[in-house]
Amino acid sequence: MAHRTPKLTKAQKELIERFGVLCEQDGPSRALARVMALLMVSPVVELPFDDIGSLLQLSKSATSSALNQLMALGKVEYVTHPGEHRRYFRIRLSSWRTDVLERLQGLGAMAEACKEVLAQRPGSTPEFNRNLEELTSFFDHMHREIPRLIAKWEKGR
Amino acid sequence: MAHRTPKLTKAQKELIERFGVLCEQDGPSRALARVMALLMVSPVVELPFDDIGSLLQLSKSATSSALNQLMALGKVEYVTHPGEHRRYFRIRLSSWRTDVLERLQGLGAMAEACKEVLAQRPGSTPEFNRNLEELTSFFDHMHREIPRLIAKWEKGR
DNA sequence: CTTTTAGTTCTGTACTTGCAGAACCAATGG
DNA sequence: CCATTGGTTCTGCAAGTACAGAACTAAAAG
Repeated sequence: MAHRTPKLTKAQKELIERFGVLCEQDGPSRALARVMALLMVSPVVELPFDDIGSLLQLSKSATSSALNQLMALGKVEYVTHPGEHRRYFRIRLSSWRTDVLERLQGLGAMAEACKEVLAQRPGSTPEFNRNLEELTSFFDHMHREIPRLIAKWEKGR
Repeated sequence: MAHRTPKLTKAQKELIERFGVLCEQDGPSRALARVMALLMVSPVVELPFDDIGSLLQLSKSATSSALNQLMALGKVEYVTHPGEHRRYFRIRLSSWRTDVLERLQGLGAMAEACKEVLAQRPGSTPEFNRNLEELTSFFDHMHREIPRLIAKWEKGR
């Protein structure tokens, strides 16, 4: 099963860049984001180290650390093929779902912190306290309801 | 109406630091996050420039740029008092809600981008395409349903 | 007009990050 | 055994940020 480096069209390259920028918005740096984008767009879904580096014009060190960081984040995994030494990297689409979930876990932490702040606030600022209570209840509500939303989606398929 | 710089207890100072770290998680830098935290925790809800700087031990330049950035982000606003020159800064709790909303607007963008990727994928990777469709539908679902969730919360109060 | 108040802006520095390039290393092939 | 493949790790530099400190400014007070 010989591997051939995929050729990317102009449109695909451009899509990779745009998707990369989008990913970059929520955290990972340029190189990481572009690696993810490549693994989304490439017609071949499993790419070896060299192809990733050369298609994105990254040095070996950049490629290596990008892939390792992405694996540490659970964004990317690799597979091997019988009789072949090297690894083939591919994106873990499933991680997006758990990511969103974790992100919303953060809302819970925010709610807790707000409660703590509320607990020690003086009564001398009733309007502020009311607003803060409202906000806290908002965080709480979202944090409680979103798992249901996900469950609903899972049932719908 | 003379202003007195509020005294903060040890517990409050510590709470400010912890809340600051929490805020820091989702974007703004140390100084910004601590200013927000201070404006949450301080028993006096409106603080002038100097108090913010001195309570947090920030230089004037750091205080100035922090406040300006926070105002640009809509996180903080100021009010003035009749016969007083200086501004009193306070946190805009309401911005949190719109923030969460915007964040989830991002899910919509992600869904769109995924659709674009899907549209140009070859049929030769059916499993990947299926997973990507599933993910896209997840983003779409969340993006559609979350406004309802908010509406539901608003009705419940 | 001079001084004070309430900030802003500018300059410089220390720290952090993102990568390239080269050296390095471990496993396989000849 | 030596060479090649498939990476990793180590410098090192370029760029970006986060501030402190000092100089500056506009408005009000004296």
